[in-house]
Amino acid sequence: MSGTIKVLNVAEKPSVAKSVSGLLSRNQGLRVRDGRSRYNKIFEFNYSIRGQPCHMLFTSVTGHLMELEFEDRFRKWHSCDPGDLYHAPVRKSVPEDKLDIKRTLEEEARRCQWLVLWLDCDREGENIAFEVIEVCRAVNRHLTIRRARFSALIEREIHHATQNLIDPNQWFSDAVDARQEIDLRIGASFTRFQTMLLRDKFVIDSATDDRNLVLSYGPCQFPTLGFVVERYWEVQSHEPEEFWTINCSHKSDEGVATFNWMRGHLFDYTCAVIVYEMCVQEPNATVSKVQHQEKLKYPPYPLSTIELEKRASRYFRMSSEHTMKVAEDLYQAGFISYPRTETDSFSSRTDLHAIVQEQQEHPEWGSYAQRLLDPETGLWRNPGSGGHDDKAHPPIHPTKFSAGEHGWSQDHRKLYELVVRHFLACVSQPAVGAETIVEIDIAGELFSASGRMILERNYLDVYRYESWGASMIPTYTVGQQFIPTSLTLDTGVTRPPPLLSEADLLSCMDKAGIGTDATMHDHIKKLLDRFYATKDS
DNA sequence: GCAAGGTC
Repeated sequence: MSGTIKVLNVAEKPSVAKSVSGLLSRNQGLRVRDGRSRYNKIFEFNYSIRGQPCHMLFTSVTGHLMELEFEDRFRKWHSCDPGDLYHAPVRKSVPEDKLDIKRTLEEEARRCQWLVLWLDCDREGENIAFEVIEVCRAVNRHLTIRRARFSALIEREIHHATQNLIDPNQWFSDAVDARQEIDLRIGASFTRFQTMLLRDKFVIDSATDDRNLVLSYGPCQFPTLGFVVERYWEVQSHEPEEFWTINCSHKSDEGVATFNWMRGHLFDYTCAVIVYEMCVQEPNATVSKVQHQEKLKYPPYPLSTIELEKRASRYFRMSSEHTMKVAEDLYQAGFISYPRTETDSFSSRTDLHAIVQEQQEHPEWGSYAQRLLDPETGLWRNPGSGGHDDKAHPPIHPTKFSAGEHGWSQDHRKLYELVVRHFLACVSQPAVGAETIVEIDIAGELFSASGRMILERNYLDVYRYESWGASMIPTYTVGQQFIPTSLTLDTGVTRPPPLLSEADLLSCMDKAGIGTDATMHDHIKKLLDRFYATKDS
């Protein structure tokens, strides 16, 4: 008969160690104690894995435990030719600021028989798992090593993962080792090379000491800069072109309708004049089509990291880097869920009503939350799905009510408000509009005008960042004839596209797969820090 | 003085 065995469990971050411990122990007999590191607590409880009684110790790392570096003699910039960095020896080791976590792992691993790895189920997580294995095995050769595979912090799934442990996957981890080595060698060698070659070729118009100027290169920052430059070139090379268009308006007792030429515009002046003359000679307009249709404007999908960054940039002009810093504060204080997530759909197990209920007392959006919960209003709608799921975190949503805290800056308030309003919008009905499109025929040329009436605002009532304009046009019937109030030949000039906005840049990076949701803002900030690009108001 | 990834 085997007695109780001691199992060391390690998660990628403190929050996961805490939730998994809570779920497995059902908060019965759960104890917490400090480890060597301030943030990484150790949870203890009893559990049974496939009939085997276990004393569980549950702690965490904070992301990667180790870093890849060149050996000392290659660290100084002038110690070698940059080209030597492609074959200079590298080694992986635990940096100074992670030594306390390493010590905790060593101390606990010595006393345990099993090591169970609870790192995120992605490549980086697999690699961190092997870092933890290396540290623990060095002090305890006899450890039995297993991996928990889980994709959500839900009781049923966590129990299942514990009862069905698997082997860690060396191949996934090796892929990350290769990525790290390639990034380091290319980044370091090319940064040194081009900095030493080119630093005197630039005059940086800035108060900063340009002796510290570094012309870095990296496989994320460089393509990111590429998007900015590409757009800049497009703007520079734009040659304005003149075009002509025919505009028509009609004023009646009910108001004014503005009709747009369905050809859009012509670049050939002669053609435009000929068509215009035809219309002027025979200006009688006949209504050829009247179309009424109901249009829905849908609320946004549940909030992912990239969407949060894009919207904070558009609505508040907040940089993505600052947004993530503020979001991290709100997360740490328990007001919003984990802010680094690709997921934009809620699991059917999430208690969405409970999240709305919490917000009922808020002076500004509380009454909207109450309307949502009242079935009579019919305002509730199960949220849509954006089609992404990182299988680790839910979309960003409020986790605790607040009407504003003392330590909060304006930006903390704005971001919390955005997360709450976005969530309330997600579970609301779309806005409903009645659109009318009227087409007329003047001398064989077609023109159209449209109007919109808002029938129900629904989610727009809470999501004040979006608007849907209403415009009235007079009533027309098919076959009706009238003489336009004005019929003009107007000219315009093509304009270059605007410079890239931060929200556009995030979209470009997202589409091209540059960086991860947790690092995109870093790459953008790097371009600014390096004076590669600047941001205007 | 260098990369990008993880997270606090």
